Parts: sequence; C-alpha cells; structure tokens
Amino acid sequence: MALLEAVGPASLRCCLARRRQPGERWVIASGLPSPQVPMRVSRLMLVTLRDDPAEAEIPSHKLLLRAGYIRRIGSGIYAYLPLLWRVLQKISAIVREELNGAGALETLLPQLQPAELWQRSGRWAGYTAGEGIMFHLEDRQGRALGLGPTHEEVITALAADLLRSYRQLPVNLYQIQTKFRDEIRPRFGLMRGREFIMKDGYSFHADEACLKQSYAAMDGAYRRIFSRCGLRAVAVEADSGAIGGSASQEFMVTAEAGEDLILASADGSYAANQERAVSVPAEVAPLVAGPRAGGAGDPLVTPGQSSIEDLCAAHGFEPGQIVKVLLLLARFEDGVQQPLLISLRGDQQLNEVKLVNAVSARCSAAHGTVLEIGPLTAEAADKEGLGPIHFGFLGPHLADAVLTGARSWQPRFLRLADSTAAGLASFVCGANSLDTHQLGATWGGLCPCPESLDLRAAQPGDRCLHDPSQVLQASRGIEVGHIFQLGRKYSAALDATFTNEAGVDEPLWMGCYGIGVSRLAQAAVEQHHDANGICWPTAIAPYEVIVVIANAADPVQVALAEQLYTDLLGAGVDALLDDRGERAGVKFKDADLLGIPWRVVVGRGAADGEVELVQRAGSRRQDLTAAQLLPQLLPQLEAECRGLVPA
RNA sequence: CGGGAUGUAGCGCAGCUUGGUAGCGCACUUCGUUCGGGACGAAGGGGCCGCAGGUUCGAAUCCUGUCAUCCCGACCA
Repeated sequence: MALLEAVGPASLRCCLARRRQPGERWVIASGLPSPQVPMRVSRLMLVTLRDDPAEAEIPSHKLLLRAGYIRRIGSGIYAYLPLLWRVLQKISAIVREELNGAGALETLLPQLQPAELWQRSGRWAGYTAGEGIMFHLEDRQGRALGLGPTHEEVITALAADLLRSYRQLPVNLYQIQTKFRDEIRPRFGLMRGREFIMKDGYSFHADEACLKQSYAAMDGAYRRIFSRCGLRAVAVEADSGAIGGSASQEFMVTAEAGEDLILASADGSYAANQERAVSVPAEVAPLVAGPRAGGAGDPLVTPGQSSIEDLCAAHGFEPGQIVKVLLLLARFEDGVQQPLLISLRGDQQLNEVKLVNAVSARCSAAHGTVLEIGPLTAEAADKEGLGPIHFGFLGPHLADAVLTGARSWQPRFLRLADSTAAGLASFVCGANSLDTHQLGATWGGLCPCPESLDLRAAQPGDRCLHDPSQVLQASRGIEVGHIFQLGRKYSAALDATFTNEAGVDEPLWMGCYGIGVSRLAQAAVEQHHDANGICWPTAIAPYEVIVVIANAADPVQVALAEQLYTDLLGAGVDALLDDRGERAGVKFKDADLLGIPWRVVVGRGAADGEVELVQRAGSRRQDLTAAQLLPQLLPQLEAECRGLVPA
C-alpha cells in the first residue's frame, strides 16, 4: 500500500476506498468474493491452442476453445472452465443487480419436473413427441419426468398454490439456472447448446395494465443489462413461438454469425425478426388484357414450364402476376394430418412461422398443437393412395376431390391465401392439368377466394408500414433475450387463479422474461474480438488487468510485478499475474488471446520503476512509472465497469 | 429426420488411389543456448488409425455394417 500512500490526491483515495465498499454497486457487479483472490497463470490450468479446432466454425467459438474458456464434452454439451465461469458470474451479477433493482425476487426452481404438470398445460406431447425438445425419462415407479427446458409450468403451479388475493400482486420471480433442451441441431458452441445457462423470470398480475407495466420495466432492465455488459443489442418485435401469449420482443446482439434475420427501418422506429416482420408488398402491374372468359381464364399451353421463372421467361409475365399454390401437410398432436392449400403471389415467399400460427389458430382447439408442417410431396400423395396431382401446374381451384380415398389425411384442404394473392384482380395460375395454365383468371370466376391473411415473408427492400418512404434493411442478430406478455394462457390451463377486489376468482395475468446467459457470453466475444483474440468488455471480463512479468528469471521484474499485483488486488481490482517462465512473446500472445482488457508489462524498465500499460482493444500503449499506474488505471476501470466508457 | 462432409497422438493435418505393421507441425518431458510479440539445437514419451464384422499370408489402406462429430434446413435463450 506504500504506492498508494504516495499517489496523493484525496479524490483518488476516495475512489480506492469506494472500490472496496461491500455494498457498492460495481463491487457487487464483479460478482466475486471481495477481497480479490490472487490468481497466477501458472496455477490456472490454462491451455491455449495455436490452431483453430476443426469443430468450430465461427470466430467466437474458435476463440473460446483456443483461449481455454470452454471444452466440448459432447454434442451441445460444454464444460465452462474457470475463466469462463468468472465471465458467467459477472454477467449474472449484472443481471441480478438490474432485476433486483426492478423489484424482482431471485428463486430457484427444480430442473426435474413431473410430466403431469406439462400434461395439464397441454405442452407435454408437443415438447416430448416428434421434434419436441424436452429430455424426458421415467423414474423407478414408471412415472414420467422431464428435464426443464423452461419453467412456466412449475412457476404457475407455485403461483396457483401461493397467490390467492389481488393484495399479493404483482410479483416477479426469476432464477439463473441450467436449462436442458434436446435441440434438433446443437450449434456453434455455447450459441445453441443442449445444456445452457438461462435467466428466466415470470411475473403475475391482477390485470393486463399491470402486466404491461412490468413488461415495460423488464424491457428497461434488459436494455440496461445488455448495455452494461458492453453489448450492442437491438430490441425487435418477435413471434411468441411455442411459449405462446400475445406481445413479445427479442433482444438481438448484432453480429454476422447471428442465426436470425432482423429487418429494420433506417429511422430506427421499426425493427422485427423476419419471422414476424410486416411490410408493404411491392406493387404489381395489372395483367395485360385483364380478366378472361368469365374469370376462369383462358387455357395457356405451357409445356414443361413448371416454375415461375420458366413461365415468365416464356410468356413475358411478371412473377407478381402469377398465383402459385403450395400444398403442405400439417400434423397435429392428436395424430390428425391436415392437407393445406396455400395461395401466394408469385413474387412472394411463404413465412412458415406465420403459417403455423394461422393453422394453430384455426385447428388447435380441435386437434391440439401443430407438431409439424411439411411439404405435401408426390411420393406422400402416392403412398396415401391418391390419384396424380400435377405439381408445377397447380391452381387455387384444385378440388377437394383429389383427396378422396386418402388413407389417413383429412378429406378437405384447409385453404388460405396471402393477402397479396387475394388482392390480384386477375392472374395467371396452374390449370391443375399437365402442361397447362390459366391466363386471366379471377377470384370468384375461377373459384371463391380463400380466407385471406398475411402469410408472406417480409423482405429487405420492402417499404415499411409505418412510413412507406422508409425501406426495410437486413442485418443478422444473436437472440440473447426475449420477453413475453403471456396473458392468461398458463394460468387458465393450470387453474392459477386469484380473488379480485370484487371477490371473484379469475386467472392470473402473466409475463415471462428470458436471457441466455451462456449465449450472451459467447455473443460478447462475437462482437468483441480481433485477429489476435478476444477483447472482453471490462464489465464482464474474467479479469480486468493482467500483470505480465516479461522475464520471470529477473528478480527485479518479479519483485516489482508482485508489488503492483498486490496493490491492484488491494485496490479491489480483479487482477491476474502471469508468472510463467515462458518467453515474453508467448505471454503477450496469450494475454491478447484471453482478452483481458488491460495489460501491465513489467519488463526492462523495472529497474527504473517503469512499466508499460496496454489496452487490449486498440492496442494503445503507454509507459508509466509504477507509482502512476493505479491513479491512471482505477478511474478508467471504474468508468468502464459502469459502462461510461466503451471498452 | 432429409442433404453434405469428416473420424489417424492433446490440437492441426499427411498417408488410403496402387494393402507390407504409422508419419509431419504444434503441444508435452529432459539438457544446453536464448529471453519484449507464439526461439533454436539435441534427446525422449505418447497412437487397438472411431467401433464391429468381412476379404487377404498380411488391412489405417479394399468391402459391409455401425457409432460419433461438424456443416446446410426445421427448433430456440
């Protein structure tokens, strides 16, 4: 501490003292026991790799493996090594701080969950059968159990048990815990694991207005969390998927390697996941000569022209003047297989998420969850015992009669049309016979227009609904958070009710809120790295400073480094000492690879009391006297941890 | 599950076409010289060539099956 005495200014001492205050915000944010525990690289079980492991594809996955943060144990199953565990702890600490500040309560729920709870919510079959993602097992009594992929069922059962009166509401509970999901395809290291760490939270309310308030509070907390973690994240409108409910919003870390496509307006007022995005469709020129022959259209000979491109090339149509028909097959929880006939404008693509939602809305009451929707292929139709279907020449007037004799399918199509197709005054479509189309067909003339709704995928370049002068732009994102207004879906299913002010029982209003903690750590690497390795944002770095002894055989360097290291720890800094006997170059390379935000090199200048300070991101370096180090570094670290200075 | 690829030392790879008992770089151990950006030299240790069958005097190599991993699609924090 002699060095500190020497540095002088009262403001600095104040700052140092604050760093050690147990109750201080950013000491808590370190998430680690204080005072800081010494750690030397020689004792860290650090194994860094020079070559990229063949199994890794994207930069963050390669770097986490190379720098010794993770090891693969099985497909989608990773060991979090000590360095990564510190990162995860720091992220968790920030999450806790923001959520506690927003009035949420931390709890811990069981991972082993009885099937019965899931059967009551109606999700057991959907989550375990077919492409379901829940690992499940039987105990010695033959009772079915699942490993929790999420906790709506458990928390709602608890709420049903504990929440009785509007006087107890609202409440907001969260946990940080390992989740299990039997992903169809685990990918990219921690990005999509079968076992991963998630913060999940659930809120309960007496009415929808209160739910919306908590949802807004969580929105704010999430924005602060990602910002404090040093991430550039955007909030986008999202599909609610299997979780259900009404409004939902995803938080995306923008990165090339992201699995999701984000569509956003340049003015920033609209952003959505492509699964959800809406837009103004492109205008299409009317078909020359308009409707024909009472609206059924004229036959047009189109030998071998089974694609939109062929048709346009041969006859000079625009794709948007054609109605294309997709035959699909939906499989439901109760085993029913429902053929679908979807009409789309030729220049549009089907959005499968919108389709699944539309089909669920129409059929789930009768048949349960949609397990899958896939193409209705010629082979499948053949197996089913149907007559020939002229794929490539289909029109929306294809009669239900083609389904007669089906062995296991429903005998009638569910017919839906995207509104762009429904809006065409006259169009070209298949004639349902080989090598023939209809030219100048109209709805009503050809066949009644099917139920019309939004089924098309919005595309980059489409005009925006909120302001048609704006255009949707594409970027890629990693989903690190998702918040939902669940409404009363689970509370009604699990009979979680409370007594309202009027003395009447009604289902609780619910919200739910998730953050992928382990995914967030990797997303941070994806966003913060360079050719030499990781550049952690200071707030979530495993250590804030690494002290490197350039030549561990030089007792002068060792003594000064040990002194500075002790001083840093004493000042509450998370510091690491590289005491290895390696050559200096090796230690510099490793320090870059590990991505510790600040490096203090004790080397040739040690005899004169001089050290070098290097910032990892940007590699800015400066020479300092040992006495200048702490006064310089401490305010900087504090600012970075508070997110005041971009790392 | 459909499509594609790969399994040889801890990591990255060669060898396979044309069968003859396994090799390179990095890492690891020891010694010496080096010592501020992944040093050099010398000497070592480490492999049921994914697994199981088959063909053959003989299989990393040819054949069959199987398992695992990775990439593209459905799933999602």
